[in-house]
Amino acid sequence: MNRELAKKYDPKAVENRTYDFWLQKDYFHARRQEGKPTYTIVIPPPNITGQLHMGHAFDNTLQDVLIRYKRMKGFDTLWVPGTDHASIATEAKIVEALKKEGLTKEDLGREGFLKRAWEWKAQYGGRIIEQLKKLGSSCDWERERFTLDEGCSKAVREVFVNLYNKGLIYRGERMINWCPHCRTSISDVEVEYEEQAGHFWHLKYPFKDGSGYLTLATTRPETLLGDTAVAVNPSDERYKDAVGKTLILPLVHREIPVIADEYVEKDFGTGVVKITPAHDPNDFEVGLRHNLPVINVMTDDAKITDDYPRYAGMDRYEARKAIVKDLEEEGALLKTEDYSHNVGTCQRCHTTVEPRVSKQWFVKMKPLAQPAIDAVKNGETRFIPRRFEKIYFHWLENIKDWCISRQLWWGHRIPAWYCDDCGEISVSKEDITRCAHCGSEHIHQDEDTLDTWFSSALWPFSTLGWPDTDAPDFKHYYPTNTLVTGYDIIPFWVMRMMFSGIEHTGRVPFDTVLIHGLVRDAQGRKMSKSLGNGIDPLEVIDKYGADALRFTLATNNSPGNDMRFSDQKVEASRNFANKIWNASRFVLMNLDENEPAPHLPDHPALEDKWILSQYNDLVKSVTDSLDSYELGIAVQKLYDFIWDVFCDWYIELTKIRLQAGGEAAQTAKAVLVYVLSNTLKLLHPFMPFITEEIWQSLPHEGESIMISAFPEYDEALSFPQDEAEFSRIMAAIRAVRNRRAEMNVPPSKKAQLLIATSYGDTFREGATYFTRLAFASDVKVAPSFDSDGCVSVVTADATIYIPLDELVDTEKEKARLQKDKKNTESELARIQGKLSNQGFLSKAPEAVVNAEKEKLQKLTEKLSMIESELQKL
RNA sequence: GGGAGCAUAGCUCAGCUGGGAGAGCAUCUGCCUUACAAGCAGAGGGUCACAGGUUCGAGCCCUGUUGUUCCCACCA
Repeated sequence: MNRELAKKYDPKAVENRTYDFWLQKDYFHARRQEGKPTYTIVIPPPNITGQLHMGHAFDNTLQDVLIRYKRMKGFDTLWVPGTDHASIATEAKIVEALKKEGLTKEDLGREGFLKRAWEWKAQYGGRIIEQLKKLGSSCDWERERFTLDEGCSKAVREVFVNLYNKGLIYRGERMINWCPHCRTSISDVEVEYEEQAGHFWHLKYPFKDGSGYLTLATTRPETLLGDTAVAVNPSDERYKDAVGKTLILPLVHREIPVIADEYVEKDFGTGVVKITPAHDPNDFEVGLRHNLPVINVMTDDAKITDDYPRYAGMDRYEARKAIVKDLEEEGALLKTEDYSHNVGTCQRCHTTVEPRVSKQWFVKMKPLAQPAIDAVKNGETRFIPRRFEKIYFHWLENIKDWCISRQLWWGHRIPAWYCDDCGEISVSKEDITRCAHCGSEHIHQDEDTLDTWFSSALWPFSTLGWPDTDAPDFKHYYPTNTLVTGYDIIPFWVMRMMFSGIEHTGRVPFDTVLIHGLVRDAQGRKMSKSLGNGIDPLEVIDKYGADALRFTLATNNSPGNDMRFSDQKVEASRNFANKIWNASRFVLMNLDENEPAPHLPDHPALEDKWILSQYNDLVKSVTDSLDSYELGIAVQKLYDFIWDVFCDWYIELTKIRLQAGGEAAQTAKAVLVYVLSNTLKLLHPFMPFITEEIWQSLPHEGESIMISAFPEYDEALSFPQDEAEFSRIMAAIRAVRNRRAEMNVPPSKKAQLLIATSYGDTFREGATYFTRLAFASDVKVAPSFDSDGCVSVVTADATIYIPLDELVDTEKEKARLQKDKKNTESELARIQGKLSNQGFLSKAPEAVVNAEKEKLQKLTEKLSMIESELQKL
């Protein structure tokens, strides 16, 4: 037993050793125990491109708190870890790396590129896992998964084929968001809108018959090349005659019709809109309604196509300049205005997205969305806090079909084959060599891969062995219980897991979604690479310890709210860890070698019953808070109890008996060890390392705190009357300290205390407390005292005289007592007012009324004591 | 345009189903009291954004206003 603990807690000396110990004991491994309730969490898989950032640290701290708590509570717990292949992000990183070598991905070819990608995964995929371990995460590492591993790939194929066969996956030519930098389509949720300064160019489109022109405005003149109509509102009187006429498109000199469509707002601009079906989602819809041609004018990298030789090869913005200039020369430009508007950008690279008509694969969302809405409406899955359900509903109720194909190589290749002979598509769970329709061997697989989120959506069940519905883990641990994630991920992931789980397994994937906010910097800004204000969790761990970081993240916030992170906060947490460490040193120092595990004494002292009762309440409130996912409250209660109640009061109180020795000391030791070791258990989910380290040093049963039983509320430890009695003494001690501090009496100057009280027994029993905690040289208790030359302190239960004659200033004393009197009187008046209110007496709960009556009595007594003191002066 | 959050001590934030406002940090005072100066004992500091309402009673519930942040939609 190591009882020589260092004076300061050194996390570095503890954390790696402790984590290795847990690993070696295999405590994180889930064993599918029969007869135990299960509790399962699947990790939000971090990208293999990433490093652990503060958001991960936050998210995983919460998960680890929950999983450790449930494990100690006796659940068969499983926390599935893993990483995400992050197709677009990883591919971009590799392309970037290749560029430095002067290579493109085409140079390597698909196979060569994928080889590189897997090498990347091998190199970096493990890094973030190691970082999670530093945090103390108790994941079942034997079950670590990867979204592109064999099992996940099998699940992806299964889902794709099933949805295709049900008609819920289709291929079609639609308007999609195209990122010219990433050179792939992206889904609607991957578009981020940014306010950008731009221009409004007013253009003149002449009628073919020479009868004048229409004026319209555009923010994107370069798309004029693809205009196939001009539209006005059908009810717009100004343009009634124009509808049906033909215009000559400037520069291009193509003939285009004037059409009428409700989409056009009469009151905006001139009420005339140019229609470019190939490059604007609204225009595309208009085009469909009016059967307009779709003319694509741009290449994959947003350059003008060869169809327009004058602009061919220019990118969008060059072409814009050139076209504006040409329009001006042609006399078609009327004016240019400054204009600020929202522009869609790629979530990954922030390049302006080019809306584009393209042949892609889609998931039909409406039929999938409804059951996912219903599942939350009927409570099968609930969000914490509840308000995020509204966001979830809003997304699902307004959902459009999900574009799932990506023009990337790193990812799940779409399991569809095209027949060169019959032209049909064959979709298959296994790779095929023949067309399913005509049997031809002249087939080729779709070149595209699936959106990363397509595989993430299956994560809660693909990681448990699905599509094999007999897979032991799937049968035992699915559905999972709590999903912990940030509110920004709801549309990308939570929603998609929900409809996928319901559609493919027939059950919701989890019963609770615990939503947390973002970790911001000390100024409240989002941590980002470009701002350079990110704080590396590993550096924080290195400086302050993992427990301090975890504690900081678990406290200081409430569910769903953002939090600011600062070193100051971690310092406070570190100090708390040190406080626990030193309190434990004190306890250990008082224990003898090889002392048997203390058991609760038969005859606890008053202060023992007080601390046990307080501890017992703590068990209840910590348990209740954890059960309702109020982690911040649970941890705050622990902090208050350990620091204020246990350290500042109880430990100080035990010193009296410990110094006296004998039977009384044995009793104190037993209670100290009992309360400390059980409190450590309550704290363990939050601060696993330090609690394990101390627990191992204390007398204990079992081999680790992390597999010990979480304390239970015990009626036998509840001593409400002793608590009340002890609080009289506490109040008196505080009052004496307060008086002495006011008079600047140093602790070294001891003084006699004369306690005049009607609670003689209580104060006589507690007399020794005053010597230690209130600097008393001697304590006398009696119903009253002759108090000449004394300073007096009045509490609700006693008047205490301190013979500090030489320090007494009668005038100050008077003023002080007058102030105290005034306060007491006003408080009394308030209570009297309340108690003379008929409404209060008849409608307020009895307990509340009684409490007020009790207060009234106490204050009345106090007032008379103050008055008698005043008289003496 | 629609929706949501936030507004509480100088700063950062708690405050669960309504019953006399708390913490950490900062400030001030006194203490190296033999677990801890990463500490101990005290103190000061808040018309809980504003205006109404419900209630015996409102930081908490309702309505409105203001400020602020975020999400969604987007008029070309």
